[in-house]
Amino acid sequence: MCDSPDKTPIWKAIANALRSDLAEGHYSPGEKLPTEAALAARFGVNRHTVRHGLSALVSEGLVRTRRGAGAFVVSTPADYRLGHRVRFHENLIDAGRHPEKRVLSLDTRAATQGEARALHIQVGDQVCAYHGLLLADGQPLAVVLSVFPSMRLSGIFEALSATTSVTQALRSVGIDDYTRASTRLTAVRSTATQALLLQAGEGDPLLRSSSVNQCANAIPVEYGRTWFVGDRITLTLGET
Amino acid sequence: MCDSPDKTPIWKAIANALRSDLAEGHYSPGEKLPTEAALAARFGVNRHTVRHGLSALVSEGLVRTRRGAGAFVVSTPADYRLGHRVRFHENLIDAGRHPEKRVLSLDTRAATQGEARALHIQVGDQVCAYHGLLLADGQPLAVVLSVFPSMRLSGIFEALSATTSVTQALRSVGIDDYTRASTRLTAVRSTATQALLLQAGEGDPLLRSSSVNQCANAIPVEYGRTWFVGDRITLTLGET
DNA sequence: TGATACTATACAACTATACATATATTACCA
DNA sequence: TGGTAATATATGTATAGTTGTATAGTATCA
Repeated sequence: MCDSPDKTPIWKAIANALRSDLAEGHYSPGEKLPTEAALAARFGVNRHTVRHGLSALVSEGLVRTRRGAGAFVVSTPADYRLGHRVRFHENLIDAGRHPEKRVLSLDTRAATQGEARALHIQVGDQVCAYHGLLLADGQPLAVVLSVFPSMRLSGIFEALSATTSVTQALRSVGIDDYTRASTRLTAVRSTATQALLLQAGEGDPLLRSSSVNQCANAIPVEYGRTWFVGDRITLTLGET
Repeated sequence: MCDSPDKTPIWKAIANALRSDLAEGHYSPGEKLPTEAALAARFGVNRHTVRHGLSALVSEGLVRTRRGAGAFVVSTPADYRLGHRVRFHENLIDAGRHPEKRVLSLDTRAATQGEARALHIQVGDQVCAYHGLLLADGQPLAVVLSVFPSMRLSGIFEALSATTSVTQALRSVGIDDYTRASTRLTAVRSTATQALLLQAGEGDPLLRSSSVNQCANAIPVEYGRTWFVGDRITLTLGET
């Protein structure tokens, strides 16, 4: 007969559907979700099954319920603009969110092959590697691995130690402005470590971005790889 | 006991008994069969033997079971005409069924690449996206994702908010008539979410239709994607 | 001996229903 | 107008019933 090896429980399917509704911006923060009864009717299931799904969203912190009142959106996935100029803090503040960066590690080491190619340097040249966590409203949004060519940007290590702002660190080593030279996007499944840092489930889909930022005279100054939690972000392409 | 030398297994005898009950019209479409426990008692057998018999009817498409709810008699497949003029309500009423549309979401967003190509607009142009559920006699028949070019049809969002009829909504923004420009059909397996909405099994085959409707002067006004439940529909091609 | 058909039991997942309790809305009255 | 009570609405909780699934056991037959 028809083998269905991986059957998704109904409550999980409901949670997924609602989560993607949130991710697509159908509801804004503070807005009231449909009542449990309405959702039950919409999905054609029992109210308790809806409750099970909702409780998953509640424990993820996306939704809060108030007895007698309803279920309300706590936070929607952030809208993140990808364009010629990409600034993490600006982007999130524009979206009405409170951005935060947390340093996981910062060290100087030799460039790998991929990093060397991206930054137009030699394999083995010294790079300053920044490993950090991006948060929005206290919730982990992405892990980022950023490498800077040390030789080209003398003093970058100290600059990054002093501030979490890439813009500011680059400015203090003489790069007043930088623009996005290239961005590549793919979807991957999270590793156990990433899941832990991002407070997401192991294997949850992540949006992986590899990008190169360059200074005014088209010299690469940063090669960054960012893993966004799929549910918590919507990337917007194009200029604004 | 009844050790008759005829080698029909008990479960098959049960299936036959139920099948002839259905054939004789003891149960009408949508009606709930007795519970497995009741049937087991009636036939004097174990519940699993009844289940074996029922599963045969399910795989024949005569019966559909819902966990926790029971086993229900399925209705006959609806006949759906695909031609130059396709109208959901008209089609089903002609087939003697009671049509119904349910809005799942309605919003305005930027067009994706495929949508832009279908509607002859630019990627990023605003479209009005309608996500809905089509039902026949109360049973889910298809999920539909319909996008309309907002710029070309000013006021379409409000029009769709006011009515579930595409024909009527288009008329209220100045499109008095529209015809089917193209239709493409493929078969896909249902996702968990689709299965949930359609009250079908995850992975069940769906008939996926992508179509473009155009107004009198051959300008695209709607790009729709519809996922029909395979065994609840029969598509009929050709002109009226 | 092994395969097949059925039985027996237990538990998980979902449904159905009822009721308690918190909140929002409305009606009414001073 | 403002306050209060009544009503409706919505979530929280409890209980029982039904289907789905897994495991193990028994009888029969080739």
